[in-house]
Amino acid sequence: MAKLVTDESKNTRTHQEIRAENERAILKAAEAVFVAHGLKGATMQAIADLAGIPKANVHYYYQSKKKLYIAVLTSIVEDWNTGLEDIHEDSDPKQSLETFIRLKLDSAFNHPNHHKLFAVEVINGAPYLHQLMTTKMNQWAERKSAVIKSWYDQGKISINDPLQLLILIWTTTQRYAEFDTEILNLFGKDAYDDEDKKRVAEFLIPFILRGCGL
Amino acid sequence: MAKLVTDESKNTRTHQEIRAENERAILKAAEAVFVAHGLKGATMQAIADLAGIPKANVHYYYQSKKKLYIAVLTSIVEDWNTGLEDIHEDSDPKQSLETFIRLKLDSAFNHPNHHKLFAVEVINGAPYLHQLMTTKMNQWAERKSAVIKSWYDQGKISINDPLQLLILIWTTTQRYAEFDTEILNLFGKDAYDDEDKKRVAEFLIPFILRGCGL
DNA sequence: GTCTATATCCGGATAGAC
DNA sequence: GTCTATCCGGATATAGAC
Repeated sequence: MAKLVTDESKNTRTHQEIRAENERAILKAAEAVFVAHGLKGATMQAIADLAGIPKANVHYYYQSKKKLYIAVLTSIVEDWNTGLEDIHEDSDPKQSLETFIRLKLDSAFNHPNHHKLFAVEVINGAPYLHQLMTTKMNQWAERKSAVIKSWYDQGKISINDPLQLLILIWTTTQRYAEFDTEILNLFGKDAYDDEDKKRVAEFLIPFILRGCGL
Repeated sequence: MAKLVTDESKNTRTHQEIRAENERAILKAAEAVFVAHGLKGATMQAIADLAGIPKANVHYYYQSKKKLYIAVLTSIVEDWNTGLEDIHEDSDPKQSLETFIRLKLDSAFNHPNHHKLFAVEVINGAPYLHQLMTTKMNQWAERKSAVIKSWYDQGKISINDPLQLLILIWTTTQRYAEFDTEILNLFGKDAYDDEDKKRVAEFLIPFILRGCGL
């Protein structure tokens, strides 16, 4: 009896684990294939092959290519608006901004595919993202803008257009992910090494702080 | 006799005009459809419809979708590396950079589709652009880097990583084209008006100049 | 849950009449 | 040069055996 229960729960657990594992593998593979070929250009076969799973099973887990695509987007966007979380009117702008920039750079260097997928989606007019996150992002930007604005009012910073500062920081950091091919080419490298990452941070942070009059 | 010649040349000219006109219409339509749906996602039917031309005729002028895509890319890349043309060791950095930024912003606001197409192409690893322009771009960047470096050596500017400065200027200006949907959303607008363009320039130029220590 | 075989559709490209 | 009708490959999605 006890044995039976143990077996059952073990089977169930194994089952769930297999499912979770397969879903993870598919999502990861899909991410890469979507980045490389776009939504239409990606084939379920290529995704299945890369995940090491039969094509039919990919359809079993995610019913259609569109649903799979949206699942990928969703998983990416979840940790999107992190950073700059705990800043207030009385935070130190210099410290806050530096932390934020470092966070964004880490994200760019660690998950280039996420940023690429996101960028292409936005460039194409964000047909799938729009309902998913536009309002959330607007609210986030507005809250942060308000804080930066208050810094300005206190004379802590010489930027009175916070929105554009946010855009600039997003852009300059994410670019190292989106355009990695091109930038690595200019750097004469095959991949970013620690030196490169350090070099980027050491250029970008003082530059932006100076731009802010800090 | 004179009449005949006139007629002939008139016919010929009309013919050529029709061809030129059709090619232009197709290129323009293709640009829009490729931007909205990507290379694979774009259909020849959609391009033909937008151009107001039967699908078979699109194939008549450009034999395949790939050739059409490359034609579009080529037409875009031609005026790409303009700007910052006439700068030398003894130019004024402040003046040169401001001019360059304004040029890039004009380009971004006037030809957003060009920048979007270019960006997607680069994000996807630039499969078609690479042979077309990588070396040209590297050489351009290297020449300009040398000039900026000489400004640094003369103490005119406090940037000693010229490549990253160039990347930053490219990025921050082009972004207003690539992400126009998102940015307009943040601005609460449907399209950039002259106010917006002015606002962007008046944020970006002083910011970057301050960043350069100018 | 897994996987093979297949139905079904869509889109690029062409043939051939005008 | 223009346009209709059609071919055909390739990809999504599913049916159904295991």
